[in-house]
Amino acid sequence: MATATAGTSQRILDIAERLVQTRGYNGFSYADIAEALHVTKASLHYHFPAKADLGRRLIERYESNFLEALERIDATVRDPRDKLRRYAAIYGEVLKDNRMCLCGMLAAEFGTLPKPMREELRHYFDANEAWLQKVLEDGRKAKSLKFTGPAAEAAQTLLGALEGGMMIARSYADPARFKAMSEKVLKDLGA
Amino acid sequence: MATATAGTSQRILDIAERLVQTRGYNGFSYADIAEALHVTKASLHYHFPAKADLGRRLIERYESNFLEALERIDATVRDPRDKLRRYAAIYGEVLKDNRMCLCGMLAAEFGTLPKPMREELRHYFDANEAWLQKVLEDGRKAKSLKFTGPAAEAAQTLLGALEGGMMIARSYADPARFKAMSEKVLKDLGA
DNA sequence: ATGAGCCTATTTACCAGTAGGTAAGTGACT
DNA sequence: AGTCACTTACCTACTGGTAAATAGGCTCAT
Repeated sequence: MATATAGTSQRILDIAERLVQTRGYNGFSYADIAEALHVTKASLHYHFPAKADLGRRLIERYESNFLEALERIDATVRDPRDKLRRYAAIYGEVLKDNRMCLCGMLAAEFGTLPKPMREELRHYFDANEAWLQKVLEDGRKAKSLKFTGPAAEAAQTLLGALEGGMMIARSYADPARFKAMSEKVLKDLGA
Repeated sequence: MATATAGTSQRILDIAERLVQTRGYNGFSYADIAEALHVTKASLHYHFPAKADLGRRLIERYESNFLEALERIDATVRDPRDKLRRYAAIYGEVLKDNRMCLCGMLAAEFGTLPKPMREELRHYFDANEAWLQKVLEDGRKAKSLKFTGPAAEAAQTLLGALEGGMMIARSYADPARFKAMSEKVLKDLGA
């Protein structure tokens, strides 16, 4: 069957990603993926021996895609205010088909996650905060953004606000709710 | 054996509450509670026939306790800035023994929750936002708090920021992280 | 005061369904 | 001949849930 394996692995990850984002890591099973993909459970174990392996790869891929998106922002936008708007827009897009940020979802389930997933998860948040911190510092220097205290703290606060806003908006199936709050947060930063 | 049933039900709720706050609704089972309480699973079903009943009561009790705490704040504190500080302090306390806000946790799992729990959950957030909105409006009138846009929006933003900040801080097992972000958010509001 | 009947809380003993996971085999391409 | 992708056929542990039995305390007519 040639090397459709790369393709299959990706499709497994696609389905698993959607399941985690909508139902959480403890809210889906291999059987759910098998059904959606029209294969047997055993076939999934060929690609990802244990659920923890699948979970780990899920975070790795998500972070990698996310960082690419941030690089595209850096490559196409100069104004720090616009960068923040683009950043928030990514979250807004995720929410549109009623998904939660993969890593925000996993953060809630942190207490039940296998250790490799925990570490990968922290790495995702660290990378996000580092990017935000730099944008915030650049914006402050250029006097286009304003905020109190250290940029690192502002970055953590912004990330927390977006993740939390997303989570609550999802309970109301109301992306507008998230949009309003994210725009307010950006406006208060000067964007 | 008298009516120790009220006592037993409360103890079941206490243990289940801790389990949901640390592991999530899909991350614990009746067997976990039975073990912690040294009774059989069947005994739990006597008090809460289905897991959904237990979940629903859990939210009801949590909200009721929370609203009582808010009433105590209203009864003892006058300055809106102090009210917000007390409000944030509640979240900080919850986080101390590595717990997530019960309802923030359930919001993440929203997609898998039975309908009665979903409705109860939204009610909790509505009540929180209503209280915050009033405090913010009072503070703005008294010129002790300042924020842009409608108070309702500021309330939603504040709630989202605290829930999200809590969730991420838990991934680092670092309450100080939450403290820093919540103090920053309050300071930016003038508190 | 006492025993019959009732209520409450709990246990024992189940059940069907699902969880994650494995071993051995099959068929196709290289 | 070997490897890759996959299936068939299992396994054990655990899930939420139920029916029936048991034990103690309460009430009330005799």
